[in-house]
Amino acid sequence: MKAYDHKKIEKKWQDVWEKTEPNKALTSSPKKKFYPLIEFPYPSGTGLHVGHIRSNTAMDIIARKRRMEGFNVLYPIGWDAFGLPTENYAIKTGVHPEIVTKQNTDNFRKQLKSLGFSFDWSREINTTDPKYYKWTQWIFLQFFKKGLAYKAKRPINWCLSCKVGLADEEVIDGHCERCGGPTEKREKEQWMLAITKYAERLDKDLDDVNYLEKIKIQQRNWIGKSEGSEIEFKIENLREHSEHLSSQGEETKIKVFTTRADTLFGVTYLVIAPEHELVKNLASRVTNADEVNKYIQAVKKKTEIERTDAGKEKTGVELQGLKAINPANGEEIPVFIADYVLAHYGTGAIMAVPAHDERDFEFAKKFGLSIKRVIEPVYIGKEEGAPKVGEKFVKRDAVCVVLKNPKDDTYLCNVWKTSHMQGLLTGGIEDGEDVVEAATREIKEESGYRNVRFINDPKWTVNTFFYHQQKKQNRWARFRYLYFELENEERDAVDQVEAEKHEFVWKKKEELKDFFSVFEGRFLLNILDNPDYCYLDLGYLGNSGEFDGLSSEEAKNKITEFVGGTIKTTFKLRDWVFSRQRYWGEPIPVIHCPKCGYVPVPEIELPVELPNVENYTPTDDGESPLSAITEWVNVACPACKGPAKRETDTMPNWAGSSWYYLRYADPDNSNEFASKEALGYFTPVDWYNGGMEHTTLHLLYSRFWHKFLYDLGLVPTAEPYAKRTSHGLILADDGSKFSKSKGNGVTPADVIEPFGADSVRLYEMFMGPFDQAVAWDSNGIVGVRRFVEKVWRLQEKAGTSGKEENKKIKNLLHKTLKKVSEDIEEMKFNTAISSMMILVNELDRQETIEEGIYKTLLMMLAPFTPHVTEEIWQNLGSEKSIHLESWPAYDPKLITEDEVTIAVQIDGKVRATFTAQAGLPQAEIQETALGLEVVKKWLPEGGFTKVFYVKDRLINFLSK
RNA sequence: GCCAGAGUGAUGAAAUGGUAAACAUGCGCGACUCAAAAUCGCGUGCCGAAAGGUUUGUGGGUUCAAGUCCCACCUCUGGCACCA
Repeated sequence: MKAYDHKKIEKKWQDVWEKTEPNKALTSSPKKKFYPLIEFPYPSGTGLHVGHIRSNTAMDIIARKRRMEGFNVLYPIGWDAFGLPTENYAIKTGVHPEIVTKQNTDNFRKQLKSLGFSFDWSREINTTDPKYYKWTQWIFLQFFKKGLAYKAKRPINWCLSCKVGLADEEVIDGHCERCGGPTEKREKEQWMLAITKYAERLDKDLDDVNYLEKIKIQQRNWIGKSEGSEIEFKIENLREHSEHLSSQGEETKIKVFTTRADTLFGVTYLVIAPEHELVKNLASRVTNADEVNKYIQAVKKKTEIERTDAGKEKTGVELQGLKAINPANGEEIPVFIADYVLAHYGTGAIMAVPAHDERDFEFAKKFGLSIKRVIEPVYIGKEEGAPKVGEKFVKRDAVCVVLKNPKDDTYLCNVWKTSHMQGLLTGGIEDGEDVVEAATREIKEESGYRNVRFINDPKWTVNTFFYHQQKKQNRWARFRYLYFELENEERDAVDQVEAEKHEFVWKKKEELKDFFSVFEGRFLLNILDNPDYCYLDLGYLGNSGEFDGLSSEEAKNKITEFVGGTIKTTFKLRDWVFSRQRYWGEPIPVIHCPKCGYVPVPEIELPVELPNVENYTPTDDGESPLSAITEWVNVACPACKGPAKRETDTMPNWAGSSWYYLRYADPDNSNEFASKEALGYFTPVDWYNGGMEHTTLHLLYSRFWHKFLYDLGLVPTAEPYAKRTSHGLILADDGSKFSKSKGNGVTPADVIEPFGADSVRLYEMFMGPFDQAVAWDSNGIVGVRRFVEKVWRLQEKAGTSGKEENKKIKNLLHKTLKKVSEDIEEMKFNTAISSMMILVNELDRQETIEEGIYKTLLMMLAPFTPHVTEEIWQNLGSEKSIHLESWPAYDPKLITEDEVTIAVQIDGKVRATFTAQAGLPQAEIQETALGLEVVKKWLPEGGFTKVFYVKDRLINFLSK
């Protein structure tokens, strides 16, 4: 037998596959389709990353398994090739980005092919190909025609040293991604896409897709749906002031958004964002206009870093001469502008409730504004519902009693449980006392028990329970929960309570379930009087007129109705800034005519191709380099034929990737982005794997585009991806992220060369759980390489005919088959591989191996290591490719064990094990177990009180 | 601060509530060899000569039985962050 020569074998089969194109998906096929997708790579100059290999291999294994299962699989590949690094390279070297892109994609293609991925190369796409971006532009025009693409003045990030407009993603902590210099916000007209119009559906439709839960959660957080109320406040001039300005006595209204309409009676001032339009109107009516304008200017000057600094103090200015009227109670309250209120969220103005909102609280403390408490943690208006002194109640499975402290009229709860008792320390610790002493004293005083004694065991003494940490502002009181034991006669009493406890738990659990929260609320009342305390949770209303006693939830609706407000849903999601003042992107196909406004380029003229420029650097005024090409910019208006100018902004690199999965269905279509038939057959994507870093941008953007196309009747499904999973990052061997500057990366070629693509693929699947980050460890690859060699060497033992059936091996084979089949579906590749290793180790110990068994092993291994399995397959004399074989099914009859190991436990400790025939009844197992010497030793006289038997697994005897 | 996830040998890691550490790396010993590599075999959580004890971030709880379930705390990673 020849030695395993991975270079020769891999080259050989890659050449064969290049010619035979075995992975071409058929556009029409009677077979069921399967569409797995990876995020198409950005062809960077540094080449393929080991991270690409990890996610590509995972989906490759799934794609290959599906083919063997009889599916018509579309596993496509392409290039997301617009983007900054290529453009920056062009700026530096003057080489056209198109040429750079060509070089990079050639390099990537070669590297991907060297790993044996089963991509359908005939459908390769490239976002920078005019034939492709024609349709990106076309889709943009559909947005434009529906009014979902619009121009608006928006602040953009401006790098002071590069003199370049940057996207949000290109700014890291207020600094330019390229040069590291500081950035600031500048106002600029930008193209926007109205993704917020789809916010509701983007949120709701997550219910219908099979995404990993954490992906759904992140998307939901990003969309930030929140339900609340909009309420109007009248703004009036102060009396003495309005006499002065009699003509300006008109009434203005400020609309605020709040999720806590229940706190309306606690509003003690209003705040408007400094950028709010209303501020300009009001400015003429205030008596301190100078001060106000100064503040507004100061806010504008702040950089992004200063404004978002977490720990910074609140600032603001009162609009003097004005008062707002609280619609709930008619009170006059002051109006402020402050930059802690965001102009773009809600209505840009808030009602401030310092007693129940931390930010308002902080602001009110600083400016000496009044703080009015209107939410109580417990309903204290009437007696029913509130716990009475001495009353018992149940929290989870413990019994509590409300006690009264005569000293300060506070409440105390004791919890009885088994033989010890837990209590809340309410009175604090006196000088010189330790916690235990203080608790002992308190429990004695409060409970009336005389013989309270703490168990003198570090395990039992002080335990934190109700331990609201002292926060920065020293806002929370601190409690400790203690365990202690009672002396004899009192323990009897406790035991009685214990008995009652079970009764409570089982009989009254339902009716008593809220009781503890009520108690907890009572307790909190004590610290509410603390001037440094701010209560944020829901509760019951007080100080709120006719609404007193209502729960927060009820009150939200009732109060909103009472003041004529409306229930409203808001989202954190903002419209998508869609222009870049850059060269290397899709030109936005719009013409600006002085007469007709923005006119779309007629569809027949698409694509609007990128013209050649001399210099790729953005201009000094932040315009795209395209703006310098006058012959390209100046065109006739498509509508009036008058002189007009092309839009010189380009699209962000998210544009081409928002719909690429649709193009794969029909990549060469020049009449439409993809035919209805092709889309109807292939979409939606069945399984999309990608990085978590794209959850809130790419994934959300492409769902938005897809829904828009769906509304136009152009795609058959409401969601683009039926299933989404994510892979973990590959970290450098020191656990840090790979980075070019550190030079701690691993170049794929460096490991493929010595170990082979099959081993590299296998290693990346074996190195750890697929969804977790793992550090690269070049030593680890040695193990899988040895495994591959072992599989190779088994050829020698295989094929011996006339061997008697080895039942044990068959059993192991089918168990492995089951495990591998199931693990692949759950992306548990590491355990799938380990189970194959176990099988191979066992086979290696055999003198000879049945060929059928060896072949089955090769088939289940084929998706992982396509080259070596194909080579062995051929060596065994098969004409047909192993990848065209059917995925082997396991036989459920063959995976049952006939012999099992029974563990014998005594009091839960394993004392012995023995093998027995599977499926024996308890009596027989018990007899065998009791006959063991070791068991006799641990169970003298064979005495045991109870026995537990888990079939075919263990038997547990309880002594005593 | 909020949301999510994770803490297990020297290392990457396994483990439907049922014998913790499978599989792999590393290390030690042995076989083969003039020798080395490769390969194969044995061993390898900790304490202990052994019997045995002990071990899954910490402290409790539930259970015949907890890495796994419940409560509290600590630490780390990722995301969001003045979102009213």
